[in-house]
Amino acid sequence: MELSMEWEHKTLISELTQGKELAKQLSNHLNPSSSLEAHQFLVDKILSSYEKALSLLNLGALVADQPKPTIGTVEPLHSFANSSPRSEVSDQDCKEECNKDVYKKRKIQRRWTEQVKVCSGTGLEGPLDDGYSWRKYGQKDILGANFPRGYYRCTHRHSQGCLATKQVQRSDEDHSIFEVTYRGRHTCNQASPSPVASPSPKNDCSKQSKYHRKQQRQENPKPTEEMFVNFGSDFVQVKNEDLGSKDEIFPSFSFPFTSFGNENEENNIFTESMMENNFLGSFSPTFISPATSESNYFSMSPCHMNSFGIGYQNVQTPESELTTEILSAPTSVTNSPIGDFDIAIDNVDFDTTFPFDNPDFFA
DNA sequence: TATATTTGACCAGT
DNA sequence: ACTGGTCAAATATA
Repeated sequence: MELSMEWEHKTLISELTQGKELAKQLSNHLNPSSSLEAHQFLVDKILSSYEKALSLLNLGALVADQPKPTIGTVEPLHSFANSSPRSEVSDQDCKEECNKDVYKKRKIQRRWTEQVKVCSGTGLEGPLDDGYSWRKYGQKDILGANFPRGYYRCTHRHSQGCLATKQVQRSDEDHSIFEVTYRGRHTCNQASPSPVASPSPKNDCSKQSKYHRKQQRQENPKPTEEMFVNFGSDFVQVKNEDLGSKDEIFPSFSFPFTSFGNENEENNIFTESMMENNFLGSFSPTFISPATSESNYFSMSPCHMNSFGIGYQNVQTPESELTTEILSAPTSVTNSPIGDFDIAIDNVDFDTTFPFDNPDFFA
């Protein structure tokens, strides 16, 4: 799909450009007055950028295995110009081919899980809202599970060919926990995530909110995940379940829900532009503090965070699941689809005491 | 009328 | 044969 390819291209350029800019910054910091931490951080950032750029270049084979959407076409990094045009395939063949791709997708698509705890009594009930616009396309009773599993795909699957899907499974042990498994990245051009606390009328997810209200009006809603929407005081656990690669360990992590309640980005430590520069890519999970009841440390468009999806399959967690502790999060706000974070965090470590609030550093 | 959900059927993997 | 994931027709809702 053009969007995917365009994104890869842009990301590649972005990484290389960032590497160049960081090298410049490092050059400017090469004086005795500059801290060693700043030097090391810049070096790490530069290395990270180039590693990711190289990862993208090496992605060809993986991308080629990406599922072809039922609607639209997928154009991997390398050309398939020599292959037979799809128009020569009969409808039946096409359907079979597409179905094969669908099942093939299950094995190769990167996948990660969030364990979302929903505290009852918050008065906030309804469907899970992670900022994206999802459309339910199926529900299955899972063997050994007391609750059915809901299958969701991006609302823009057809309009924009976005292949992101998620599964929502209510935990048997703790009914207040929902295991949300995300697959694929969003290639759609959704607006900023719908802040549950303060929804934006321009948001693409407004339709979703409409249906949330519908659910909330039900007198006896089914005891499924649909009953819950806002995580008044919740936490989320992220497990990287990517099965695609065995190269490098990719740490999973947990952190509390933070919110988009305050849409004034000036009040946020991280601005969207910083995110666009993959600033988060250098964060150690330990930097993420649970004590964020006021500050919105992570206020960004999921479309940006998400931009590091499939492109980094080669740096994903191996099959073994990495589980992190669940952090309590007495935040007063809700969250972004942080499942995308796992791909943004690489193995670059740095001193968490680094002065991020130094405005000069990000100049 | 458009768009979402529901749900039985279908398919591939094991 | 069983199971999980997806499709698509039927249905619901604004």
